This record gives sequence, structure tokens and C-alpha cells, in this order.
Amino acid sequence: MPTLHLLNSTFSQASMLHADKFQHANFTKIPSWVSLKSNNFSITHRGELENVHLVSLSKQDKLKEAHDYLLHMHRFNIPVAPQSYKLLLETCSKLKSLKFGKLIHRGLTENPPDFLVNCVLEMYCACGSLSDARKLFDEMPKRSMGSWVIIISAYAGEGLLEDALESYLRMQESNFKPNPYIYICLLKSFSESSYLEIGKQMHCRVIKAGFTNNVAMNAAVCNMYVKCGHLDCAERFFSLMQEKNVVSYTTMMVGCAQAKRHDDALRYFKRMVEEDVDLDEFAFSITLKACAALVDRKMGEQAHALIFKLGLQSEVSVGTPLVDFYVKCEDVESAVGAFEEIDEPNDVSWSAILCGYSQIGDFEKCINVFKSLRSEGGVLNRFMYTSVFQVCSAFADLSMGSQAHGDAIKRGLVSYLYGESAMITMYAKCGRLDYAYRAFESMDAPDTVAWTAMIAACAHHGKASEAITLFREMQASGVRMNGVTFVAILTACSHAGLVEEAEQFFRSMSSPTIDHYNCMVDVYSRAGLLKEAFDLIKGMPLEADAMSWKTLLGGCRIHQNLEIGKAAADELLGVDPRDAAAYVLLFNMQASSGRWEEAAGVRRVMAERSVRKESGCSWISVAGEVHRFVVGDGHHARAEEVYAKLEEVGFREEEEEEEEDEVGRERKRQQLVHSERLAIAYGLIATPPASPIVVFKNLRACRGCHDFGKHVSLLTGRSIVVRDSNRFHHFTNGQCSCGDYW
DNA sequence: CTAGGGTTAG
Repeated sequence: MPTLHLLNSTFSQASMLHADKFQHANFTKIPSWVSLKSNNFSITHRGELENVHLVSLSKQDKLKEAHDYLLHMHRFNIPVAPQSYKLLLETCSKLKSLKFGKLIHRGLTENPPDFLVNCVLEMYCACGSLSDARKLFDEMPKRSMGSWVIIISAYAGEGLLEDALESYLRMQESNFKPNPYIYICLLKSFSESSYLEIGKQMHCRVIKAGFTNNVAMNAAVCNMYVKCGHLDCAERFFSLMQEKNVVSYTTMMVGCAQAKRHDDALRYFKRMVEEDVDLDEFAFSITLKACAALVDRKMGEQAHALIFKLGLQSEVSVGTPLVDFYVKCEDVESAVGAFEEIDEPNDVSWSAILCGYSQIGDFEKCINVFKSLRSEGGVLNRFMYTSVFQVCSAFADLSMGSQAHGDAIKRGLVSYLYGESAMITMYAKCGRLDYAYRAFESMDAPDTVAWTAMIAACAHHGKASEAITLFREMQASGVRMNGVTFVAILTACSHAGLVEEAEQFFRSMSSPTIDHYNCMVDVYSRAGLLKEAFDLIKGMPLEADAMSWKTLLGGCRIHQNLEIGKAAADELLGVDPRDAAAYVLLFNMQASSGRWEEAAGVRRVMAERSVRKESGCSWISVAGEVHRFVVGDGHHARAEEVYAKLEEVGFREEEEEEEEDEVGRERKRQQLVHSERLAIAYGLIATPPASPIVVFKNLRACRGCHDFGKHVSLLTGRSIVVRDSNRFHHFTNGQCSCGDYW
């Protein structure tokens, strides 16, 4: 190959001559002048050097320079080799540059060789201009088999089924006998169940044409059955295939993944490894997806090892699902490691890592990475906004959330179900059930997740009857319900004390999970039916988890049932000895029934195991700025005004019927004001008189502060929303939306 | 000269 040889020698000459200047010279960084001045190279044909330069430019994606140089060659009548044109056109295809593609097409000589015309045709298809492709195709003096393949493949690839079939018939009229490639292309366009019949017909034609022993052909048939939703047909066909390759295996794995049979997908993967099939990046994409879905850490790590062995970790198509796999395994560190291995991460890779940060709870990181990606002009997608909405939900940051919403609208990245559902949750968690409703109502056809998000939003805001109405509407609309929907509706019942309704919903479930049992435990516990709750845990077919016992313990605390409470605490600490909530609840319960010895014992154990109670804090966002308060806080710049306001509204700590435990006493003694009162008072002085005050607290509000909220809403006429760790409380005119039941 | 499979989510 003279061309290659010349390029190599050019390279070595350049690097030898300028070793000092070009320490890191590599193949793609050869300066353009190098090939121009080298008259002393052994050139055999006129223009060979120029052609090499042209090819070099196009291989470096320098289309503009290449085109300029092409014009230069034309001007000096230097012959341009067909191969050079081919490479130029390929670069146009790769970069999807219709503009240069057209320019180069126009610059072609009068009678270009047939294969070059096919290259132009391919370029138009690759650049997505099927109109140009069709025009050229119709005007082509000599169509080859390749031309037909290109045009049919383009139609099929774009989903233009009719055009593809028409061309298929037309080619037969022009006496071209379709080859396997034609069928492979055509089969590709039958990609949904409504095309099954025509797909089968095409399969018959394949058999009649005698292409039954073609691996690629068979993979395409398999794929057609998979995409048309007939995995069983695909499997039968697959098992009859004599020869199988990566593509056919990958196709089957995709089919299994679609049918959520991820373990079957992995079985195919194992077979592929056993049979020593050459694996490629596509095979690993789907394998990792299955590992992620199953959270099969072991399998995923083995796949990762194999990937490393084959050096495929730098491929986006492998690295991205690898990131997702580690995210699903809740191992962000490995996810970040996998991400950093990717050579050219795309927006999918970025959204996978953003999702990782948000799922794991590193909200700060998530939002910062998103912001820098955005400011650097990176490609953004809707998945990213979903993660951003999750962060805003977690921060309960309405200001950031609505900004993100606006930003997403501007970029046209919001009108899709997932993002909208995340938005419902975001607005609800920011305390704006009204906005959540608006987001929900703006959806044309809410799906399972959207309905569920809306029901959960009502549940958390204590709107049980609205939740139930929505649930009925959802049923009537025919949208499928899932386990999460039932968690939402049971939560709604639980927050409103609707025991019978909850029992009804629960009974209507075919296979409740531990989450649903725990919801029922919560329903009974809150309603004071502690015996029922305890019996339910004891009798359920699933093993109780920490949540089961914690929920029961919470109920025992509210209803002062020391006996069951102790049993629950023992069980809870058996499951998770480091659960601070268990100790705190147990301590409070012992203390409030005057068992100081036992209470002190609980504290001692806590200290021994160095379990620390989470300290309470409340915050309020005013004009986009978050103001945070802790118990008895005096650090705020307007602290004096805050305390003065508290005096003014006149609902002091002493007046309440406080919890009589030791903690409560200490607090009383020290006259420390609970953080949520400080935040509410700040809201009163810092926001306009008519606007609602929305306060957030990391722990549950106590009864005294709950009464305080009611009192202030009556006194000032303001609407006050308090979100504690459990739910939302809407205080208006001295009443709370929870009906004092929570 | 012509083709086939894949990854992100509430």
C-alpha cells in the first residue's frame, strides 16, 4: 500500500526532523505542510502526495480545510483519486455535514465511477436527507445491487416502511434479485407488534429465497420476532439456528430484557461465554443492563473483569451501562470510576452519573455537576432534569425547582412522562400541592407513575379523600396500578386514620410486599390498634424488617404502650443496633412513664454504641435564600426580631402541654424555643402579609409546636405549611389539615 | 460496495 507507506514515512520524518518541537507528535497531529514540501519522497503518480494530504485532512475531520484543498487541486488540475472522494464523503457522513457533502457531490467529475455515486448516496442517507438521496437514486444512470441496499436500508432505518417496501418491489421489477442484505434491512423496519404479519410474510420469502443458512440473516429474523413482541417465536427460531454469533445472542438478550426476564438474558450471556463467541461492546451493554436490573453484583463484576480484559471499558456503550450497574448496586465510587474510564462520555453517560449522585443522596454533587455541564454547553437531556427535580424535592427548594422547570421548558426537555412525574413530586415536596396538581392536570395521558406521584402527593399532604378519589379515577381510566400506587393509597389512609378503607385496599392486593405490610402496620399503629399491628407483623408471610418494628414502635410511643413498645424496640435493635430512632423512641417512652432507671439505661447503651440522635433543625426559604434554625437559635441576623415576634404572638413554650419526658423538661428549664417556631416567626417578619409560610423540619413536629402552628394561623390569618419528616401540615384559621392525627 | 445488535428514568 503506497499510500500507507508514504503516510508512515511522512510521520517518522516529521517527528525525527522536529523531535524537539513535536515531542508528542502523533498520527492525527501531523502539520498540514509536512506532505506539501516533501518533493524528495518517492512519488510514483502525479498528485499522489496531494491526495494523501486530502485524505489526511478528512481523516482529521477537517472538512473545511479539506474542501478548500480540494478546490485548490481542481484549480491546478491535480487529479483527485476516487478513493479520496470516498473518504471525504465518509467523513461528511460521520459528521453529518450535509453542507460539505453537497459541495463535494457537486465537485465530482463528469462521469464518476459507479461505486462513488453509491458513496454519495450513502452520504445523503447518513446525513438524513432522504429527499436528496431519492433524487440522486432516481437519476442514477447505473444502479447496482449496492444502490438498492443503500436506499432500502435508509428507508427501513428511518421507519419509512412503505417506501422501503415499494423500493423492494421496484428492484424486482428492474430484475434485481434481492440478496440477504435487502431482507436484513427490510426486517429491521418491522419493529412493533402490528407488523408481525408482514414480518412473517417476509420470513417466508427469506426461506423461499434459500437464505436459511446465513447467520446475519437469521439474526435479523430473530430480531424481527423479538421486536414484534414474540419472544417465544424468536426463541424457537433461535434454537433451530445452526450457526449463532454475537448479534443473534445479543438480540435474544434484548428480547429477554424487554420481557423483564433478566435472568434468562444472563443465561444467554453465560452460554455465549462458554461457547467462546467473540464478545463486543453491544453484548456487554445488554448484559450490564440485566445485571443492573437484577442488582446482580457478582455477575456484573465478572462482566466488568471481562470488559477490562478486552479493553472495552473506554467505549461509551459499555461504560455507560457499567456506570448504571454500579449505581443500582449503590456503589457510586465504582460508578464514578467506570465513568472516568469512558473515552468520550455522551449525554447518556452524564445522565447516568447524575442519577447516581441523586439516588445515593449526594444532592450537592448532582446539582453541581449538572450546573457545570450546563454552563459548559454540554448536551442536556430529559433524564438529567428528572435527577435535578429529585434534588429539588430532597432540598424542598421551590426556587431551584421552578427555575429548573423553566429551564427545561425553554430547552423543550420537559414534555414527557417521567420528567413530569418527577415534577409533581418536586412541587408536592416543596409544599405546593396546588402546583403539583397543575403539573398533573397538564398531562395528556398520565401513566402509572404520574397517577401514583399525584396520589402520594395528596397522601403526604394529608388529603386522604382526594387521594382516594384520584385512586378511583385512576382505576376507571384503566391505567395499570403497581405496588407503589398501593403504598401511596395506604399511606393516605394511614395519615387520616382510615383503618377500614386501608384494610379494603390491602385485601384487594394480590401479592403485597413488605412495604405494603409496613403501611398496614402504620395504619394500625397510628390508630392505636397496637395489638392488631403486632399480630400483623407476627403473622405476615414475609420477614419483618427494621421499618416494620420502627413503625410499630412509633405507634407505641404515641399511644403509650410500653409492653408492645419494648418488644418492638428489642426486635428493631436486633435488626439494626445502630438505629438512633429506636433508642430515642424507647427512651422517651420509658421516661414518660417515669421509669428513669430504664431510660438512663437506654442512654447508656446509646453512648456505648456511639449512636447519636439526629438533632432537630428547621428552615424556611425567603427570596431564594434558605434560613436555618436549631433549637434556641440566636445566631440569625434578625434573631431579636424573631424572638420579639414570638412574644407578640404570645404562645410561649410554658403554656403548652409539653411531653413530660426528660428531654422536654430540660428544654423547658432552658427556655429553648423549638426550631420550627423560630422559622415560622421569621416567616412572619420576612414575608409579605398575605403569602403562605412554608417551613421544613428534619424531624417530626411535637404536639406543642403543632398547636403553635394552629394558633398562629388563627391569630395572623396566614396560611402556614410545615413539612416534618413525616408529612405536610397545612395550618389555616386555627385548623390543621391533618385533623390533629399524625 | 452492501448489514445486523446496545446503554440513561419516576
